[in-house]
Parts: sequence; structure tokens; C-alpha cells
Amino acid sequence: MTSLGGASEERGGELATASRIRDAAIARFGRDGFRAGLRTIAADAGVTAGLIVHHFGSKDGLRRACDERVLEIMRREKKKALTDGTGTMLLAQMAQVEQFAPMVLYLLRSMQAGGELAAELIEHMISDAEAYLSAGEAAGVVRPSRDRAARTRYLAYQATGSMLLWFTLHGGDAEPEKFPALFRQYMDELALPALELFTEGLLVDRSMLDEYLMYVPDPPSAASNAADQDGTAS
Amino acid sequence: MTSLGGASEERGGELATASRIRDAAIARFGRDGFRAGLRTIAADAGVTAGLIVHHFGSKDGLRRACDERVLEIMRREKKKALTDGTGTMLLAQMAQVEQFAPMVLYLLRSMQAGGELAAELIEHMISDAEAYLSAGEAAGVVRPSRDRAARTRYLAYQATGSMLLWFTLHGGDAEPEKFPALFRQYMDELALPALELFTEGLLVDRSMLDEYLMYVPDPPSAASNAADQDGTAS
DNA sequence: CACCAGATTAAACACTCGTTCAACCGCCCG
DNA sequence: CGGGCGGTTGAACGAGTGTTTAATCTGGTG
Repeated sequence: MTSLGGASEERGGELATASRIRDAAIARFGRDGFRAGLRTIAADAGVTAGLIVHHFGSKDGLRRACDERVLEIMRREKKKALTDGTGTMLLAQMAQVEQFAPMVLYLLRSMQAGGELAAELIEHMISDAEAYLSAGEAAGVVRPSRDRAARTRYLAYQATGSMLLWFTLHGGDAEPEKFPALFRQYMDELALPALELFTEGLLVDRSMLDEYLMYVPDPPSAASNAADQDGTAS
Repeated sequence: MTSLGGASEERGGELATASRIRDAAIARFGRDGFRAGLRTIAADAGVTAGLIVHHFGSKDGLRRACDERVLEIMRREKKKALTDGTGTMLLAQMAQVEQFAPMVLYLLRSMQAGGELAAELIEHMISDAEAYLSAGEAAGVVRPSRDRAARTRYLAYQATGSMLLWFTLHGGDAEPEKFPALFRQYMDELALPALELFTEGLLVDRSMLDEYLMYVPDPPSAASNAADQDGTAS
């Protein structure tokens, strides 16, 4: 898998200008954040600022193009990768591949800023996790929850949010070479505590949970949990 | 508890100009992010942009003053609040108090941007969690971990990062009134899955953890874990 | 009262930003 | 060959930014 673009995106081994600009923008946005100027991106792509708005209409149009591009690649790569249901593994694997690393960085920046792309990605991760957890329950390796949808959202937000925070604090410089190593370090630090928590829990007795269940009789019944298995929650 | 400032910060019931500017900056930075202009902040405080740099040297000086202020308030309030060791509870309680809400918002922005304040706050939360978990282990309510330090960092990053991500996506508008309600909603959505995970874990059997422990014989020994016990707990 | 130091202001400065505009170049079509 | 036409450029514009500077106002002190 050496070629990234679709059939119409390259021409005789040389990328079309618009695609080159878009890719340069993804890399620059990932490195410097979205406050990066059009002139900087233009210089990276070897063109002028005016040409960017000629092709994309505006800076916001360029961002939209970048968002769509990243989403497209993420969807394409997701099918090839083993996922842990939260997307962390997928991002980790993609970060190892030199060509995908800028997109992972762009995605992290996008989540820092909180745009539509970030929201959509999170929803994808949540629905992935839903399927993954449901499968795990069916296979008997995952304990059923009193509120599966809530647990799914909880786990997705925890996994994604902690990763985002970790990179915000430890990888603020955002050097492209150290990035895969940082990812590996993050997952190494994570693995043991996560596995411990997932298999053994944290608390010794059930009193806190039982107290909570006494006060809040809210969680949906097991029946509604089973009925949810086909579609997505609101 | 109605007065926020120290003795030298107010004069006859009216805040000194520098403090008024600083507080306006905290509120404006929290609402609009750090790209907010000096003139906007100046207008909020009823002064001119030049006066701000006269008092604080530069925009960065203003940010440093805001950081110190927030850190000071956080430290002061921490002693009065019940904490769950991750700081989430502390922030939730402070967000309910109208006068503290802007600071919580500022803090979230600070973590989005990843400055020194954010790093310091996280370290505080981690050391708090360390003490809290150690006390829990000693009291026999928290299971000991094979690597307590790693688990502490893991839990702190999970709690803080998921909260940050949640607010980035759900509270991007950052309206000051809806903020306490958002916080309550976040914790309501969280409580059940968190308690479930903490008391029952996620996985049915130990195979994944045991496999990992076979491959990585790294975690510090129980002896080194026990030796840590005196330093941090208070 | 005279005077000075600090608070405060309005204007200007130097810069970057996204965007616009007129011109130019090279290619394809007639 | 001629003529468009999209790709591309460089310069300019206007609105922002943080910061500087000179002038004004104000309050306390000798």
C-alpha cells in the first residue's frame, strides 16, 4: 500500500496540485494547529496563498477538504486493522506508518479544537465499541453492563480523552519523527493498569456500587439492553 | 466565602483595576479561548488595551497572572472540598459556584492548549490520586496494583482527559449559565459505568492480563510499591 | 501651591491574517 | 495559427493582532 490517493488524484506519479495542497495542509495543521497561516501551507506545497483559495474557496473550505480526506482514509484503513473497539489501537497502528502519521496528528488537533470531524470520529468510535462490546458479551468474555450504551460512551471517552490529553501535554512540540515512539510509550504505560482495571476492577467490595444502585434505579432493564442490539441509541 | 481576592486585592468593596482586568481575562479566555484579543478583554474590564500591557507587561504576562490566580484559587478550594482523588469532583463542585465557574472554564481551555498550568494541575491531581489510592489500599477498600504509580497516572489521565474531551465536544459554545448543568449531566452519565468498571471490571476471565504478564515481567515488585507508601499519603 | 509618580487614554506602528484582483503563462481546441 | 480558459502568480486591501509612545489626568507629598 504505497499509494494514498484515489484514481483521480494522481497523474503519472505526480500528485495533482489540489491534492498536494491538501496534504500539505493536513501536515501543517497537524504540526502547528489550525492557526497556521495559508501562506505557510502554500510555501509547504510550493504554491501561493491565492491558489489555495482559488481551489478551495476559503481557508474553511480547505479545512473541510482536509476533514473529508482524513475521514476517508480512516474509514478505508479501519477495515484492515485490528481494533480494540475504542480506536486507540487503530490510531496507534496508523501512527507507525509514515504516510499516515500526519493524519493522526491532524486528528488529534481536530479533537483539541472540537469540530465536526472530531464529533463524527467519536461517534464512529462509539458505534465500533458498541459492536465490539456486544460481540464480547455474546462470546462470554465481557461482562454485561446494566446500561450498555452508557458504558460504551464512557469507555470511548476515557480511551480517546486520555490519549488526547497525554499528547497535549507530552507531545506538544509535535515533532513528526518522535511521534510513533510517543505512541508506543503511551500504550506501554497504559497497558498494565488498563488490563488490571479491566480484569480485576479497582474496588475490593461492592458497597459503593450497591449504594448507587439504591439511590438511582435509573439504568435501563436488561430487556431494553438486548433490544438495542441492532441499531444505534439516539 | 463571598470575597475572592486577598487582602491587598480590593479597596473599599471595589476591586483594584489590575485584579479586575485579570478576572475579566480569565472569564474571556475561558469563553473564547486564548485567541481572544486584548481589546476585547480591555472592554470587558472597562479599560483600554494599553493599560493591560502597562500592568502585565504583555499578553503573555497577563496569561501568567491568570494561571497563577487560578492555581492559587484551586489550591485554596481544594482543602475545603471532598475529592475523589482525580480532581473531577473538585472541578464539579467549583463549577456549581458562580464565582468559580469561569476559572474552571479557563482551566479546561488551558488543558486544551497544553500549557504549564495544565501540566502542573495534572501533576497535582496525580499526586492527590496517589495519596487517595494509597489510603484506599491501606484501608482495604482499594485493590493493590502491580505498579501503583502507573495505575495512578492512568486513572488521572482517564478521568481528566475524558472530561476534557466531553466538554470540548458538548460544551464548545461554553455558555457560562449552562456550564454547571453540563457538569452535572457529565457526571450523571459517568457514574454508573464508572462504578461498574471499578467494582466488577470489564472482562470475565483473567487470560488477557495473564498473557500480558507473561510477556512483560516489568512491573516493579511489591516491595518497591510498599516502600512508596510513606512519602505521599497525608 | 508646586511638583512628581503613577494610572489611564487615544493614536500610531508594525505586523499577520484571509481574501480579492488584475495580470500572466501554457495548454488544448477550433 | 488564433483564441480562449483554467492554473498560477504577485501585489494589494482591510481587518485584525500585540505593542509602543506621547499626552492627559489624578492624587499624594514636600
